[in-house]
Amino acid sequence: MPLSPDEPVLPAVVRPSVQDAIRRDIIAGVLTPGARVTEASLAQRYDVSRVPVREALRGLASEGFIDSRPHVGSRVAPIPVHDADDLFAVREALEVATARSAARRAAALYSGDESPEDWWRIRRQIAALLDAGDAHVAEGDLDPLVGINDQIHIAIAELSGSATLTQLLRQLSWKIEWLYAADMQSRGKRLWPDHRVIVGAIDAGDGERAAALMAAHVRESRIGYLRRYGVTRPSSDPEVAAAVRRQPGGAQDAVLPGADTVGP
Amino acid sequence: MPLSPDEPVLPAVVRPSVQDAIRRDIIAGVLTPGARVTEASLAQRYDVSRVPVREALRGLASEGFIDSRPHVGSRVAPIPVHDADDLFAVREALEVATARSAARRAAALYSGDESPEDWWRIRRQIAALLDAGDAHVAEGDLDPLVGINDQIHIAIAELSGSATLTQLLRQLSWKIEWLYAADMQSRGKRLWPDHRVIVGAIDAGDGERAAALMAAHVRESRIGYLRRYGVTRPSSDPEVAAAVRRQPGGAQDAVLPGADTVGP
DNA sequence: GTCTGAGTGATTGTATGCAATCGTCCCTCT
DNA sequence: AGAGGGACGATTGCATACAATCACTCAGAC
Repeated sequence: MPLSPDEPVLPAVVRPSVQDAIRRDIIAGVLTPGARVTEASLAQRYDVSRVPVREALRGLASEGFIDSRPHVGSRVAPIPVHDADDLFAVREALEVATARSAARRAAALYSGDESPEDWWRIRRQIAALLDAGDAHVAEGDLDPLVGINDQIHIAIAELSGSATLTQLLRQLSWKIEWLYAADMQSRGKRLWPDHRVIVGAIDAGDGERAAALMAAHVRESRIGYLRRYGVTRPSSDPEVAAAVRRQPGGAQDAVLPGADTVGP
Repeated sequence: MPLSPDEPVLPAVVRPSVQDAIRRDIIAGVLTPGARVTEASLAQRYDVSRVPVREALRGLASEGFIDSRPHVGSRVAPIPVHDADDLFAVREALEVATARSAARRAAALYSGDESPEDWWRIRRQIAALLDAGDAHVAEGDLDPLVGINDQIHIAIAELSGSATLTQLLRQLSWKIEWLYAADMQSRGKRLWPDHRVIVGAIDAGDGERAAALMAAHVRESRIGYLRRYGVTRPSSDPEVAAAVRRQPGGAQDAVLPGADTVGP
């Protein structure tokens, strides 16, 4: 987190940290769908008692990251790949609403009707995020843009002054982030074995085959990138453009295989 | 709850009941926005320890019904009256998605591709809800229709097979129910003093004034009803129809005054 | 008179302990 | 050999206990 210089300092409480940490691990794929998560193991892992872990798990269950059955235990929920399109549609409705409300509030602010104390803080935060994004673009370092992008959208929601919409959008963003990460992982998993095959073709001295394999490999990676981060205009290669158009959602149906225990 | 005859019986756990009970009290207006809710008082009220109450409060906070500050306490959140339109817009996007997915799943079912075990259970549930609604309509007892309506929409979401969308829709429905209830309450509050004035006019023997007051009173109630439950076609009275059209949202900006403690 | 400061009561955050429940293994019976 | 049943281990659900923090009050100084 590159900013928040003057956030109101809240007392140190463990539960939100635990909840965030578990959510991060789920989104990052450290905890894979279907993995059993026991309160005791998580408590040991984060060096706290079971109580904050319990509450964190409850929260994550209500966010949809954890499936929990009474007296049985909790597992990481399956990735909602089927809902990808729907989640995007709902997010669109949400973002339209927050943007409109934020603009209306800005207009009311300029006309002097109201001046909430949070407004300028969030506004400064957005400015900082924009600057940070520009800096990364200038350096050609595009990876952080995804996160910054999400943060800006959340900040706009906060600017709208609607806690309800902000809350919903935040939950939705986490889910979509999860989808992206899972897509990236499974894509990487699918692309990885190619390397050995390509090297094998090189070893065998089959130049044409190695070239064809490498071409397919790079092309799939390119299509995946375009699908993931969007395109301002269709790819110059008509075949790639068609492939990108073919599955706009980007997430396939595969669910990552889940280990049954939490690794130490 | 008039149905769910063959639901899978889950072991008795206190926390969900507590959470539902508190949410019900908030929506029903027993706990008004701004009211302080301490864990101890709620624990005493529902005769459980603080732990399930804590977890219920956490859940309600993530649902947006409770505002909680560390080491300070929890209060009932303000009613999101400003977000009414936005919430309806988001719900529309959600319901469109669930209906489409449910229909697609039905098509896949009929073509024999898959036959999930839950499908028929939920389908029977919807049938029962429709029958119950018809029965109430036949008896002219329209009050329960609001709840049945919500249940049908949730059931359709469950039919879509998407836990994510169902969860979001459920949260949104609770919020909208809250808005309706608050609107009804404040409307009732506004209409109530009329009675005394009308009776006063009657006592004074001012027939014309009593008639005019009663006409205004009944008319406002009628407009409120039409605004709340919608109209299939514009009201026959053009003036009423215009008034109904005037504020389609229905919820005004007033926030119910909150008592500072939970009554015994 | 107003402001600063410590003290106190109340409330939450976390830890630990115990009972209830579930899944599973193994034994027994058919 | 397969099915049914009982006991055990593991895990969660809840209650209680203690520590940490905050809001508020009241005394005292400027």
